[in-house]
Amino acid sequence: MSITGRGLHGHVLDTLGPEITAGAYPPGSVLRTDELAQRFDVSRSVMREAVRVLESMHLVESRRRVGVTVRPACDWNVYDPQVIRWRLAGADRPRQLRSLTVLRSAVEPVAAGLAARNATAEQCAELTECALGMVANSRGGQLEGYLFHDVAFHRVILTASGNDMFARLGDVVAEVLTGRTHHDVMFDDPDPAAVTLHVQVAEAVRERDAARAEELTRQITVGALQELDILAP
Amino acid sequence: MSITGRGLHGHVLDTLGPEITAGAYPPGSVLRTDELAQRFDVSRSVMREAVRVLESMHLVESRRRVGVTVRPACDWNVYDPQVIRWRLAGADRPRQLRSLTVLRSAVEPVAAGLAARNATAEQCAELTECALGMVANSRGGQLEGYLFHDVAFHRVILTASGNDMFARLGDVVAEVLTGRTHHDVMFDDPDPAAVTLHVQVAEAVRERDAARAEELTRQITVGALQELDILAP
DNA sequence: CGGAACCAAAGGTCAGACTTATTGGTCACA
DNA sequence: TGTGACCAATAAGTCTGACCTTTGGTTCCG
Repeated sequence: MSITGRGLHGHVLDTLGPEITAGAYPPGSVLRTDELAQRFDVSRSVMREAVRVLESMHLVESRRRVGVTVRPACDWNVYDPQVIRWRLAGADRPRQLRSLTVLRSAVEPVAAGLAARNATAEQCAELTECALGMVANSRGGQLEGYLFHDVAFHRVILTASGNDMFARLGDVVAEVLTGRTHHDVMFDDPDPAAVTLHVQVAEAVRERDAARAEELTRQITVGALQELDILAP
Repeated sequence: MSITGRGLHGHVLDTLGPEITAGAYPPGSVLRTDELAQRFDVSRSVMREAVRVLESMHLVESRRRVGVTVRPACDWNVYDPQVIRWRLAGADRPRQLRSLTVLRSAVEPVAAGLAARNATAEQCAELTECALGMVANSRGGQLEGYLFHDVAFHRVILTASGNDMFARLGDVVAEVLTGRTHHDVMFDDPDPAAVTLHVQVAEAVRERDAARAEELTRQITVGALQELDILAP
């Protein structure tokens, strides 16, 4: 699952990261490197490497004579995929899912509009293929198959936008969609209207109709917001 | 400037990070921890900590018997403020500035809409104050004063949205605005139309008019896109 | 009561030895 | 000749223990 699994310091992070992001230590709490090393039964070197990573994520701050202090949530690098995974695994998963869905609702329509202008012929083909895959898996409880194509679809859109900041949100969207299917609101079969919208977006991109691609994607994200009871009156 | 200045490993990062993000090492290049430690005249422990940080940013991957391999740009954590700073300092600064501005154009209007619904009375006051500050500094080449209030304005909007993912983009917007003023396109005085739009956004938020706040902010971001010759026909 | 000197605590750095996984080559066997 | 198993070289991973540096608190003196 997590890439940090490599090495001892990764194991430490797999425990300490979720603890911090879950709010187990209030902001300002002080941890001592030696104590942590003892707790996880690793050497100080390994513990220091773990602390450095947490520090680069702005989860903690290390200062001489003081120790490793936990930073308030507003300082965290909430776009770090690792941090996102930790937060999604924690108690405030619903809240995190809402934040990410709102982000999606802002980014994806614009990305779709750009994709309509920049997508290669190959990407257009991929998009159509994904949309067809969604249609094929939209009935009879084939949730996994549907999810697979749904994730691929949105990844292609974000990549085809040609904006590297958008492209990097592919993982985020994947997490949101996967989370929705596996844990949260997801009825037996996906909303037929959503399926149709995806097909139409693929169509609009293929026909280079940026305005239509953007508007249709906006409708998709509105649906996603409604699923989470995030109203937009 | 950079927070990594603390410690020896920070100094290593200040050199190695920009090198990698500038593309000095093609993807797949292999670096050896020992050689790097020798080059920077630091111990292996310090070098390892630096590598761990680069690894957490997905700039490199460390594997046994192989070394530290540089990852392709598409893998980088481009939302890490540190990575953003490094890329903005490098050769493809214009490209990075465009990416970020497009991201702004997607996020800020939605954030403004949310701010109109969620902003506290205090935040509304701050917003108005910032807008007035922009007006006061909009003539006579008071670029620094204008920039200060401009940055503050957008930070308040993003924070007041109530979405922590949006709030975290405050630093990004600050970098973009600062970069625009100090290095790139910026005429003697800011566009009067933009100044007016900011005042109107503050007004709309104060009056809880989400749709208007969103639309006005969209006009602001369109202006930002046009400044960088990113057309939207 | 205030400031300067002192001290201890905690992280920062270093050097060296040892461990372990991975890779690429070699050699034997089919 | 091809293919499998084995082995050795390699570079990261880990641990230990020593020493340095900064800094917050305490104490003592004016």
